[in-house]
Amino acid sequence: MPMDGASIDLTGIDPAHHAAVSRLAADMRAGGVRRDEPVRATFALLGDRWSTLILLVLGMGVWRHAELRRVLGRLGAEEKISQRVLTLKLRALERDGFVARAVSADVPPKVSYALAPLGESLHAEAWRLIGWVRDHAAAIEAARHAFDAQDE
Amino acid sequence: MPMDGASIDLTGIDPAHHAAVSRLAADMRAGGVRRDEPVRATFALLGDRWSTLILLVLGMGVWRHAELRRVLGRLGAEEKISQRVLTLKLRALERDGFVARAVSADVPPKVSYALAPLGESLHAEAWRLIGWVRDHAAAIEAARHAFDAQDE
DNA sequence: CGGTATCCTAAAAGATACTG
DNA sequence: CAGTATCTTTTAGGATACCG
Repeated sequence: MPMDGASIDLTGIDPAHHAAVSRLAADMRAGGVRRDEPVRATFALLGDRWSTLILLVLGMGVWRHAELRRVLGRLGAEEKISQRVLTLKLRALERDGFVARAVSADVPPKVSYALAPLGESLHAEAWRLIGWVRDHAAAIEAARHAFDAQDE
Repeated sequence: MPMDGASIDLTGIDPAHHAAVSRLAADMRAGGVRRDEPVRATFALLGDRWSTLILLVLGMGVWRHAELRRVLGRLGAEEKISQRVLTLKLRALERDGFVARAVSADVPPKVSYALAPLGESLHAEAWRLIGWVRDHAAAIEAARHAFDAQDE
């Protein structure tokens, strides 16, 4: 499988995007790339085990803390999120303007969470990613088996 | 800021998407949600510090291992990725069909990495996410300041 | 130069118990 | 029920050294 710069498959990448990418690539190779804030920010935002998942579920309506915790536990991975961590993540998401938190006047007070407008917007992106994986799950599975079968 | 089910801002969410989300939400609340494979798979795939970033850079061409490491170090966060981890992540991405690895016949052999077709496709999604964050960085920043300023 | 083996640390997350 | 305070565990990732 010979590889050279000219042989890259750019299927599905639109030209404007490709141009932007190429420019950045050139900068990178030249060593002149400044720490690109959006890139770093993106991964600081979503680089943990739960944040995107929380955003995803909150995108489905208004949730009480406990209810949200139960659902995340079922969705997430094998594990459940701990009460502490859920509170932590919600705080962080609220701080960044993604999540809205409302406390009722009841005794004991009821606390509800939903997406703030900024969160709604990001939610669409997250959902797209889920869609992509759903659509390509079979291909990924196949690649995995092929890789495991023979030693390259 | 009162919140009830009817008041959610669904700006920018298309109706079909919204319907799908609502159905899933209903399942969730009913407790009947099976562990939704695509969702979990997505986060297993991209839920770490480097994979998406690696995908992003690989989308810009063909890279040697060392060169890739340098660039990632500049882009990533403050830190550089260790040689071990880069190899680990590249292996995993190769296994899933995202990355192609080529070894030349030279002595010593040169190893090059690029995106496989499946990776090209995912790359577009990753890039979109970067774009989203770039476009909303100011809003996030503002929310953060507002949150920090007064104690809610 | 790319890869691997070892060891080690730091950060994230879990468990538990307690408060209003 | 939501939140917080401790304490402990896990583990992903870093440092280092060595091999082909």
